[in-house]
Amino acid sequence: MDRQTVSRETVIRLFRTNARPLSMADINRLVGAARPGTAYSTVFRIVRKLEAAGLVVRVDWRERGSRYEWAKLPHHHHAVCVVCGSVADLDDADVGFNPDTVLRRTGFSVRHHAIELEGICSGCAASERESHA
Amino acid sequence: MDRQTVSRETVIRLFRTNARPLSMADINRLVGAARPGTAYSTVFRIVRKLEAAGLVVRVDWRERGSRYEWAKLPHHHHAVCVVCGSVADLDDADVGFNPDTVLRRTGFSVRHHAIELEGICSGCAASERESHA
DNA sequence: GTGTTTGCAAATCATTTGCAGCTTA
DNA sequence: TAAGCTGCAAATGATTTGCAAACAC
Repeated sequence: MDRQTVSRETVIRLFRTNARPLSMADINRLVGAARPGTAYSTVFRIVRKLEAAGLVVRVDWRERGSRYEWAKLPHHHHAVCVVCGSVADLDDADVGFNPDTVLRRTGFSVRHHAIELEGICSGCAASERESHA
Repeated sequence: MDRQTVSRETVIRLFRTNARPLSMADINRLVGAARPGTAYSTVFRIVRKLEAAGLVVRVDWRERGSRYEWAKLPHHHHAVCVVCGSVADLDDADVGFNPDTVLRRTGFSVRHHAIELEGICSGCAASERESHA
């Protein structure tokens, strides 16, 4: 069904080599750098297909808009630093999340869950402490 | 600064009487029912002002788009049932979230956090068990 | 060949804004 | 009166689609 085209391989390579969530515009820009002349609609349709195929997952960031990342990364959540913009990956245990807890306490059976954190990374926190000293 | 107008009061009343997160379109439709002829831009600007004033908060739902709800509700998260569409409110303890855990385990200092769950509510789970019996 | 994919332009859809007239304090 | 609203229409910006030509299998 899906054909192996240069554009498709280019997009897949991008996801594989880029650990950070990418916006559609990011992807388009990166593809454009590798293959000038590639249409936005082409990139859009490829990403949409990859998402439908489950190879890529979409994450929604409040202000920063929706982004996409390679689905083969282990399940995790994002902690975005409002100071330096870095993104840390956290797993369920890091945030304390447990679907069984939810089920036991509320009766709700969790199928999917998304946790997005915004705050200050340890590096920036250290810098702040220094400057205040 | 902000003036008390009929449109503004109408929107505020909507938020106060509607516990569910509302999309801009929802709000516009409801305001339109109460006050035919109200412009979408008017509703939009009122909601934007309420958000800026901290009276209303925005929540982002993957597919369903961004929504708004009355900010005076206690801090909570949403569990959307994929079967019946109902929305349950969960607090941090229900999902196990604790900012201190995050800080201790990762060094990340959480300022804001959003948790969105998708799954099956207890009611629908019960119905499913029945129909399979 | 036959069914997909691509580039281009144009349609959508949700948000936002400019502006002149109306309203609230 | 003066600063804020409002309605209307139009600008944005992000997605999404139609279509004929190009391409993969």
